[in-house]
Amino acid sequence: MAVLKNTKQRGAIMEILRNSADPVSAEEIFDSLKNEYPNLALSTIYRNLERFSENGMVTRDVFNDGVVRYSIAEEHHGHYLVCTQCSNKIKIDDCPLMRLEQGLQRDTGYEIEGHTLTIYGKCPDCLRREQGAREPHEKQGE
Amino acid sequence: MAVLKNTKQRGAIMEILRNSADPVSAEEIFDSLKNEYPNLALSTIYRNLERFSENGMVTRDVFNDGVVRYSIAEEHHGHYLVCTQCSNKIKIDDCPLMRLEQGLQRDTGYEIEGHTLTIYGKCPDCLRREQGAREPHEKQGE
DNA sequence: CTTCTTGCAAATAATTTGCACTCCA
DNA sequence: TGGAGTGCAAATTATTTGCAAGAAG
Repeated sequence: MAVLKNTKQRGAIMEILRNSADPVSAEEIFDSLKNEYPNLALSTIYRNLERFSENGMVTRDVFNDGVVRYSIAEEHHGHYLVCTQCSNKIKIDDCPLMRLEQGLQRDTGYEIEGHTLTIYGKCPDCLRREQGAREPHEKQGE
Repeated sequence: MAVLKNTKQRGAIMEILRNSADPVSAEEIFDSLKNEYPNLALSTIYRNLERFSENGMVTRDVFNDGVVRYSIAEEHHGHYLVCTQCSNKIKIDDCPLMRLEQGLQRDTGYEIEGHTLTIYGKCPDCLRREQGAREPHEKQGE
C-alpha cells in the first residue's frame, strides 16, 4: 500500500481527530477546517479518513443516524455499560468472550478478529429518579 | 399515532421480515416483492419499515456498509459472527452474557436492560481466497 | 522528476418527500 | 365517506470517483 505523504491537510485532519473526545464525521471535520483552509475539499477528508482507517490509525463507525464517524484508534478499546436514560458509561473490564470466540473459531472456521459489546441498562441515579417520579401525585415529563 | 390499516403491501413486507432469519434492507424486501407486486414503490417499503420500527414491531439497525436493515423485534436476542470481507453472517446461539450481566448489576447498581454483541472475523471462504491471492514474495513485517 | 495528494465537479446510492390518486375501516 | 396508504417522480444527503494540476520525498 502506498506510502502516506505528509501534507498539511492530512495533519490538520489528524489533529482534529486527536483533539476530539467523541467520534467526528467528515462534515464536522470539514466545518472545523474550512476557515483555516478555505479551499479544502470534502473529498480530501473522506479520502484521508478512509486511508487512516485502512491503516488502523483510526476507527470507523456507522452511527444510527447513518453517518459515519471516526475516532483515533487508541481511544476505542473496551466495552461499556451505558445508561439508557442519561448515557452515563462504565467501562467493563471483564470480557468473557475469549472462550466463546475460541469455540466459534473451531466450529465455524472463521478467523476471529474482534468484537463489539455494549450492555445497556439504567444507572442507579436514573433508577432513583424514576422511583421518585412514580409518586402518586407527582407526574413530570423529562 | 395513526392507526395502522391493513394493506396487502404492508402484510407482504411484514411477512418477509417474519420469514427471514437475518435483518433485511428495504431494497432486499423490494426485490423479493417486485414480482408479486410489480408496481410496489420502494418508498412504500421505507415508510412502512419506519412505521413498524416506531411501533416497536421491528428493530432498525445501521450496518457497517451504511445500509439500514430491519428485523422482527422478537428475534432481538441474537448475536452474529460476521465476515469482515464478505459480510456473510452466522447466528451465535450461545450467549455467555447473562452471568456477566448479573455480576455487573450487583457491582454497579445498574438495572440491565439488554446488550448488543457482534463478533467479527474472516469466514473460511475469504480466508481461502486470501491464501490463494498471497503472492510469492511475501512481506514479513506486520 | 515521479508518485502521492488535492480540489473541483460530476456521479452514485440510500433514503425522503410532495402530491394526486386509491383503498381500507 | 375520510383519513390512511400508495405509486411515482423529484429532492436530499452522505459519500465516491475521474481527472488535471500541485506538492512531497
